[in-house]
Amino acid sequence: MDEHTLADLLTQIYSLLYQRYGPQHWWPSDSRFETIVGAILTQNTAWRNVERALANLKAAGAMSPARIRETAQDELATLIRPSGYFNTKARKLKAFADVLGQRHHDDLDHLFDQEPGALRRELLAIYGIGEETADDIMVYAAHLPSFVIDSYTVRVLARLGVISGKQPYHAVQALFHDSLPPDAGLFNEYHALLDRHAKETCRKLPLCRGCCLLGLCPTGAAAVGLSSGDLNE
DNA sequence: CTCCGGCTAT
DNA sequence: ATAGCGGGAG
Repeated sequence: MDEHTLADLLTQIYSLLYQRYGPQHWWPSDSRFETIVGAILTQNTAWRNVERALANLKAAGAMSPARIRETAQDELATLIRPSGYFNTKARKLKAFADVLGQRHHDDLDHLFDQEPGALRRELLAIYGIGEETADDIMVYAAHLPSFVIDSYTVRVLARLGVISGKQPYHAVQALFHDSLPPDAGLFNEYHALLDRHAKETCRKLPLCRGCCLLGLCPTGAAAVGLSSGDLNE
């Protein structure tokens, strides 16, 4: 079964990843607000460390926009310390809580109830929210079909020869948007699967042996072909 | 030692 | 284009 279109290829990749790893259950949280907090705290940070910070916020009763506004920034920083960049991230959480309060009366439905393009632009204008975090919020909190591109996505697609690895964020995102149905559930699962695959198999030093995408991957084929020159195991 | 579910300021 | 932010785990 060889692929003729990018859409076929991306669909095939999704299918193989899903068969290999199954549903990833993203984004783990008790509320949409917590998802947004997590999206900010996980910037360039291992999720494990974010979980501690989230637990601290909940234990302190600070997992709400009002409480985040009321809590002094340095106290907030102390609570989220395990997630790293705590001073910067405390400021980011306050920036989001301020916007949500002043413009949307702390109502996420109100924030999300606008054209997706307008929502994304509003998010991007908030201190601490860049393209990836904005799309995390779009997909995992607002349940809108905006594909999340991260370094893992780029690494996997680059190894597969789909992209060069030097395109801007929006260009990579366009590949998915132009090839897949605009389904938030699909985008949710696809991104999570790429993440899982990059962490577990398509790592910085790839473990090509046993990779479910080996048949589609020039990098992997070369690695295995070089019999013992191997890209690991 | 590196790496993590990035973004801002220079 | 690059420095700075930062704790935690392998």
